[in-house]
Amino acid sequence: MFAMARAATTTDAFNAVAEPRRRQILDVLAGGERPVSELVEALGLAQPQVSKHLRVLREVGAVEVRDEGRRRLYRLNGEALKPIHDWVSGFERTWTERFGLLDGVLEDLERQERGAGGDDG
Amino acid sequence: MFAMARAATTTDAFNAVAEPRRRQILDVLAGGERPVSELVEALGLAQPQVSKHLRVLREVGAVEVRDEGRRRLYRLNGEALKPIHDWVSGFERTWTERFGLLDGVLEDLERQERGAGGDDG
DNA sequence: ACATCATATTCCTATATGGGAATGCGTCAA
DNA sequence: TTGACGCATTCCCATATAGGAATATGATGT
Repeated sequence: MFAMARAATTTDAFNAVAEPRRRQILDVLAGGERPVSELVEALGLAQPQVSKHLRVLREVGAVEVRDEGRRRLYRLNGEALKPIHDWVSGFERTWTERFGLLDGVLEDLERQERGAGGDDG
Repeated sequence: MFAMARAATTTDAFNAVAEPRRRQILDVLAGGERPVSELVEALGLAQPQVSKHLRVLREVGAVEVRDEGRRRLYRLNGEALKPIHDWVSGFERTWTERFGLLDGVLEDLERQERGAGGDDG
């Protein structure tokens, strides 16, 4: 009954930013509050699609809205991206040369332990 | 003719890690090289699905393989995640208190400029 | 050659999008 | 009130998965 082809995009920030356009929107909003029309212009996308992307970003908390007359001003809420930052940061050492060397050593050790008699406690 | 419902998952790291299971795989591999069987056990997922996820991760360069007898040892290649780290890092200031304050000021300034006579250049 | 283990691939299916087009709706100007 | 403007929502459709099941491929042991 349940197939769940893919986690709903609205589920978490990871999925939300998997879409290039949405990242682009956040990039623009990093420059400050913007009405939808400006985002439409900046992205060169149709207005409805932009609104739809904004909705997804809103649902994961990456953006917030404020009504101003007939316009809606969107602004970034970067904190919603923190989980992503926290997660990838855990891998930062692997591409940082200095730590990369250390990791090499650690992995060698680990390999030896798993290979030899590494079934302690 | 072209609908392109969503960028192919194999396109970039962002899409690859949008899937929780794949993040989990990378987390396990962060502990060192592992044969598929161990990943299957660690994830509690069927073997074919794990192999499929590994394929995606391979295609974006997040993991590399090494044949050892009838087993295939996968290892992490964190460098493929650097683009993600670079991108989110650009937003780090927005949730870091110290910078958050500064951003507030900058945004106020920006709002004023755009509000007043900001159509120069 | 044959059985078995470890993985990868293929087929099938329900579901989740993303864009395009049309439409709904609240706000502001006359 | 009427009309235009700014945005959100809905309908439609092609496409991309993710998982389940079955099968193919490769290496190892006897």
